[in-house]
Amino acid sequence: MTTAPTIPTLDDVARVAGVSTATVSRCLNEQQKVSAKTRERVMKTVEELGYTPNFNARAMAAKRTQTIGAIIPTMENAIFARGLQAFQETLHAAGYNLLVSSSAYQPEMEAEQIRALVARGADGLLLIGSERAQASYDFLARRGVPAVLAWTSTPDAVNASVGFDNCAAMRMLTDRVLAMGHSRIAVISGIIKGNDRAEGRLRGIQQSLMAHDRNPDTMPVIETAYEIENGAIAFEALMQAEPRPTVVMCGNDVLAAGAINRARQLGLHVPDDVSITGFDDIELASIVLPALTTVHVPHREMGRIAAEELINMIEKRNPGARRKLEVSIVMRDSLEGV
Amino acid sequence: MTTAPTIPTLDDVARVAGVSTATVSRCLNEQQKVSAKTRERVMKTVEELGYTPNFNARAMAAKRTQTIGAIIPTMENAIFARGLQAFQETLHAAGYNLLVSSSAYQPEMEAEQIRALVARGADGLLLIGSERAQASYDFLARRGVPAVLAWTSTPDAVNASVGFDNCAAMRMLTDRVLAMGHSRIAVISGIIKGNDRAEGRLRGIQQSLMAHDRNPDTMPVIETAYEIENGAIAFEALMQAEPRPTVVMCGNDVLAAGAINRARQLGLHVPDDVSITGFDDIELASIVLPALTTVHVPHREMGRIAAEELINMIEKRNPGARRKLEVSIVMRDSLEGV
DNA sequence: TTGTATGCGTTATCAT
DNA sequence: ATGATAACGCATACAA
Repeated sequence: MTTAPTIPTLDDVARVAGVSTATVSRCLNEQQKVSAKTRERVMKTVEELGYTPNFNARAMAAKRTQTIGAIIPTMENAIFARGLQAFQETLHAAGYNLLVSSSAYQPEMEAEQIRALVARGADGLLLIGSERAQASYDFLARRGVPAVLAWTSTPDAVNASVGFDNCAAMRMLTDRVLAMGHSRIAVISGIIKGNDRAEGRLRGIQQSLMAHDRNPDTMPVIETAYEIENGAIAFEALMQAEPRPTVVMCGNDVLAAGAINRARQLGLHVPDDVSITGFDDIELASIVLPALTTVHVPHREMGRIAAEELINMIEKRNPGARRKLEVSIVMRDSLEGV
Repeated sequence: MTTAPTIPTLDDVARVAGVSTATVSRCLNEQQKVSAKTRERVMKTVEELGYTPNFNARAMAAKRTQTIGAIIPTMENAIFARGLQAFQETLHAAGYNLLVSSSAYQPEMEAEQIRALVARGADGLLLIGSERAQASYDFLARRGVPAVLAWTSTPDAVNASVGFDNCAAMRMLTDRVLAMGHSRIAVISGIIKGNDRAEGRLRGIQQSLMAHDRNPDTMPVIETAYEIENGAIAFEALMQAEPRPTVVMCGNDVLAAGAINRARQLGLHVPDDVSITGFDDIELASIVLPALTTVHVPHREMGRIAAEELINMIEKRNPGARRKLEVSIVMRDSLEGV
């Protein structure tokens, strides 16, 4: 004979402890509003019965969930992991929980997940980048759910954001590359559609070229999804050109790692035969050989600030600011002068 | 003048469409039980009002959430990312959503998250490994929430599981290492307490040694958290021994990557001066130089099967099986004979 | 300090 | 095919 699994409720606790449900609720939420003696008794029965508050019921009654939702493009590479970790640590310290979902870089899926997280009662949202359907912003505004946009800097947007200027960062790196005497730049970019970070990075290269009286239109560019193997394939394709590029600038470190690997397979020496640059400065950048010259992004700081900003918006009901972080160039071995 | 954000409910839709809430609910959930004409009218008002069902209310009334929870030790490295991706794809295809949280390898935090996910109404749980407090298993049993244990094989456990025999896998690799003539094995292991995978892997090495009439007790072992830098530090420490180890076997690829990097910094050539092995066969394993000899784990398959198993347990109410997967040794350049 | 009573937005049962 | 209504488990305004 097995007894049917009986899930204890507030009522059960109240009955056993000989108090009202309100008192039990107060013991759990506002301890100071109940006498030490009854609190002790109540907590003991909570323990005995193995009572766990039903989250959904609590959310309905309180209209708050202490839950933040985050939608990132992917968990499959480390770009967002570190920032998200800091984000979640900061939230946790403030008594919030984090719900993460990934959109696989698909805008429709992101839109769907925004609705799902709001439907679950998320008090606020962390989104990556600024490029999405206006309908999503309208939806959030209508529901009164604050959101902060990370990994991007959007001077023109009305939303709170924490990030950096992808375009300026890549322009800075390109300036360095040009100053080192490189004449033929080729680019492996992430998919630009729906991704303002990728777009900004490519634009940065183009701007630098124009500022140096070079024509950006003749520059070879391959657009491909952020995966190592894609970086390798694109690199090999770019290397068919005659004359060869002197440097291949990549939209992120993952693509650059693929490029470096393929270079070795092709018998090309980096940086003597060709230089390669990345973006993000994830751990991978210092593991590949030669180590990657890249743009360092303060991921953890970004996550922390995003959390602080979001909590402020939720609790103080303020509109949220646009916080811009500084990035820096990390010179390693994959780039040298010609 | 801004109008207060009015969140449309089922009632609102019902009123505007001129039907009862029951009918609206049926339109959303059991379309066949409502006439085509009213359905059309209802769906139109749903659209117009921008109605989204309240998840928490739905969960309370229906006592099902179509949500699965997963608790992984970390998102910071790629070990679990790929398996989780496949897990979630399979779930999605079956109409389930996935909630992920990470325990940072802390047992108490995992216990807390189990309660949190169950409190949120998760229909089932994915957990990593089998080593946790009995109280957690009791809790799940009492609540009637099915769980499948992944990344582990637990012949003695009563729980459903999908995984491989960590011990046997490492024993197999060690057999290979010994057959290649290695005489002095050193080990960089993950933290063993609370981690049956790490424990099994170390035990596998010891078993192989004993089977070859070697004394496992004299083997140098450093236990450290699964981070690249820790692998580097441990490697350097192990290399102080006189005579030096001929091979350093690592508990996973991340530790091995750190070891390989430090070897280069120390001016040691891998594998001529010392061999290094990993475990998991994540992408990193083929990126480091020399590429890593390691144990290939079918992460995606594991995720997919775990999802199938869990859905079965939920929908068919069957107890769940123990599925064991095969692993294989991947010979690359970081290991050679002496 | 404690208790009573209402409402949160659904689903599901039972009528009609 | 559709409607009325009772749960679901909790927080909270209001009373005592």
